[in-house]
Amino acid sequence: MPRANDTVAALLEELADLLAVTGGADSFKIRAYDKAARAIAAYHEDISTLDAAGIGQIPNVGKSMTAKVVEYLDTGAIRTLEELRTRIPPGALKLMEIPGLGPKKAVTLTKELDVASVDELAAAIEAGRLDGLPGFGAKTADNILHGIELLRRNEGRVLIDTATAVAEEIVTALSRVPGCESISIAGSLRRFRDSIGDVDILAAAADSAPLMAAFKALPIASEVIGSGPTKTSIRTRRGLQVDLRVVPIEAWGAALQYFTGSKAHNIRVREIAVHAKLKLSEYGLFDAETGELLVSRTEEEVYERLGLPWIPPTLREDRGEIEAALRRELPPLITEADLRGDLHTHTDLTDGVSPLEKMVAAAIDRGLEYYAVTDHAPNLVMQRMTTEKMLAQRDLVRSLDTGSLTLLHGTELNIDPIGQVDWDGDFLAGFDITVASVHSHFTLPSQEQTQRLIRACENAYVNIIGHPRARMIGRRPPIDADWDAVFEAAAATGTALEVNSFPDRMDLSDDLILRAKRRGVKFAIDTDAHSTRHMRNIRFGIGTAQRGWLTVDDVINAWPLARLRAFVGAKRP
DNA sequence: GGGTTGGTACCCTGAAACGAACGCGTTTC
Repeated sequence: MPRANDTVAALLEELADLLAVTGGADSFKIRAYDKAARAIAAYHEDISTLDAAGIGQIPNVGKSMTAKVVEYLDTGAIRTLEELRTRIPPGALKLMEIPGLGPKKAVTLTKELDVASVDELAAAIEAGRLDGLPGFGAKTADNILHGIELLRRNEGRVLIDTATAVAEEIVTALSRVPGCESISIAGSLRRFRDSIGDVDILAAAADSAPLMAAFKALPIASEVIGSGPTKTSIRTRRGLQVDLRVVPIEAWGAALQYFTGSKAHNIRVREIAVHAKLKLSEYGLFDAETGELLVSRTEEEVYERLGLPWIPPTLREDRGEIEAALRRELPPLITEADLRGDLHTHTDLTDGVSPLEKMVAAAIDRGLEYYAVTDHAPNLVMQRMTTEKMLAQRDLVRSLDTGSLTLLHGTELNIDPIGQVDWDGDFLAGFDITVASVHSHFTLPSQEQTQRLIRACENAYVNIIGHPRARMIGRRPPIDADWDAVFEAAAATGTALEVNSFPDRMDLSDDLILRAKRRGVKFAIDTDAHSTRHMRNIRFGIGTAQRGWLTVDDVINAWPLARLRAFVGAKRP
């Protein structure tokens, strides 16, 4: 089951959205709901284990919020929310999911055009029904259609953390079913793709019936799409399809290999089998002539019989891994255990929700050797950072006794449209390390975007370019730039590029990591954590880095601190 | 609505980009 924290946070967010739509609340009240939702989602304790006093301890959760949380825990619903839902035009919230469409326009559209879904709105615009509607010109119509296209491109796909949570819940539940001999996540989720269309789960049992029955009876299953002895598909309440396949344990390896994919990788592996007069299927590796089963028990056996070492799932995309495997030159991929530090994190001094001490304690729990605090710099005005606050934080960072963990004081700078950052060199020299990121001007022409990133790389005090593509999966496309030119500048100047682990960023993406690595770029795999809860996201960054073939030598925060300091020092005058 | 400060009053991202409309509302970071 999802944590009650996540459920309640979603309800409070919905409340905030509904308040925005009705216009029945001032902006501060709306923001109060948003802030409370974020704080509850990020809170380290499970709220269902807390009493009212405990819930009231959560930052930004006061009397009114506590009452609503308690009401939900007691009754499973929040009356205020239920009432609001009945007063809002149906579909208005759905329309707000379109990037570029806020509460005001969404309400106007539902009322004036009588549309209740994204599809109906698209049809209405195509039919010219927007013409003459005050506040909606030709350009707005275009923008809405473009937003709808963005939304549809990601339709049916979910972020990797959502898919992971669903998959792990199901694996845990089914592994307890009597007769379940083995169970694993397969498919694109096992390969750590950055968005997931459906979840594939493979189990082994002599009799599949109990597993299939348990799967269909899961609380998370809102619809059974199809069901048979080898495969059952369900849909979750949120519309995510989950497929369960059950095979005999003897076929486990062949089946896991087959259902992990990718399709392109499997085609290449099968070609190798055919050339060797073998036949590979989800049931095993067979002699093509006699039909005799050769191996099928483990993935390692299957690959080995084909003359290949076991290939990590994150590499299985037919991007050269077969050739590398044949040459026995698969890269020693970086793992979470290799990371010695995190170089991009926030605290509640800016938009984080956990205080410095809590973040540091969580870093120690992760077993890190060093940890950079990189709160936002002043030019991102909404964060209300000042030079004085930054210096005060530095004093605090320097004064904390953290045992074996070395704290680094850093900042996340803002790259302005021409590539400048918040402070001059004299002040920047006081930081141990800096990240610089694009937070605005996402639609500049490619040439300007390229120049701005190159200029940021050329800054002697910029060590890491944070989330370089600045995309938000499903909400904002990546910025347009000549990436090869950026990679050359990063490599030449000794500037690392970030692999941001946040599930909606996953930035750089695997394809660009591969390209950048070929040009000699170094990387930093960071959480960008705004809460202690976000530390776990590092696994998604690691998965992405593996998909980009990264090894310890490529990743500056997998290096000993002395080597990292030398990397920073080499760039400075 | 939450939080701080002072004991009830006050503050809380602010600004840029964009487009529709010509001074302004909406959306986004």
